[in-house]
Amino acid sequence: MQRAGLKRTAQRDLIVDVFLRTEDHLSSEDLYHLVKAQDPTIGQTTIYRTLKLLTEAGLASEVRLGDGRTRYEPNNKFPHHDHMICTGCGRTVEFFSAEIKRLLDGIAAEHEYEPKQHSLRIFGVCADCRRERNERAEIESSVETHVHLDYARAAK
Amino acid sequence: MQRAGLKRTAQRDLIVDVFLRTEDHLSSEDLYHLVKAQDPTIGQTTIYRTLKLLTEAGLASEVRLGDGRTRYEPNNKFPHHDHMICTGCGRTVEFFSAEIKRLLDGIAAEHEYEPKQHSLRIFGVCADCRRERNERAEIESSVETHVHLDYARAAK
DNA sequence: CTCAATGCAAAGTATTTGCACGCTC
DNA sequence: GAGCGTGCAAATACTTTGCATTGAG
Repeated sequence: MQRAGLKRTAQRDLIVDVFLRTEDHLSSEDLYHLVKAQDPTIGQTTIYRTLKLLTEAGLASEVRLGDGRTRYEPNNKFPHHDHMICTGCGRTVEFFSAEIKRLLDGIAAEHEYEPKQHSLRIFGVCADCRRERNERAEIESSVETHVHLDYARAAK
Repeated sequence: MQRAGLKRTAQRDLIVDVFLRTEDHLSSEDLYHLVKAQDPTIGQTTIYRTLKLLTEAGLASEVRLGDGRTRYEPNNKFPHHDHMICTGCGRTVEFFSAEIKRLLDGIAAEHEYEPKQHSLRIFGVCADCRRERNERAEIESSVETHVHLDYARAAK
């Protein structure tokens, strides 16, 4: 599986095993905690190094969702997809559009670039967060109204 | 120009002036050096803070080109565009596709997201770097050939 | 037995924050 | 004059690196 001059160790087995099972976009730290639950002696560094190796080997992909950290997803599930990220709750939707891919390849060809990879993220507000936002706006505006009523004269 | 409770200072004037003139994607540090050339007393922190303000005010956009740092571009030139980045030399091509935008909006609508922004980057190898890479490959293969010829027997 | 892998601590990098002072408004 | 803006140093957050030890091949 990862034979390319690489050694197989108990740590790597465990990390890869845990990692490939996940559906989420794990940060190195997330994975560290998950793995540590099964082997408390594991070190952060090993996780970082293993994720890097997996990425280089094409088994994992780096994903940046907007918080500072690098997240990873296993490549064994879907071949490629992009992400739509809710800026309210962080929820992500994965999507793939062959049509977009085609357009991107066209753009690359136009400028004589050999496309290797792309990163496409849509940032927006999901339905739930929109609803929540509207509710909050209602509450706030009613509060403001009260304030105006109570202190309008005092303010002047 | 930046009246929204913000004060106008000599530092901000200078930073904004230098920044809006540039065509490049400047990192905070890049801009720091450029500004420092004209006012050696300026501090890094002020650059960070001003770029953040400009971004919040919609006058600048953050761009991540793949090296660790956050880069910025003025918004006064082109309304919106995406980037294609050469992984060899870092050269970038800016492009915009209304068709892609349309597709993205469709995807967002499909999942009931209200799209706010997107980030689209194509990573690839530009024509120059491809040429250079090929030339290097030729040299290396000829070197290898020599080695084989000279040491083939010794190696066995 | 050799050299890659590990874990710890320390170092790096990029950015942010606390704070005293100075300058706009 | 009040409070935002500035510059410095220190703090933070994430990731990488140096090094001695362990373990796989």
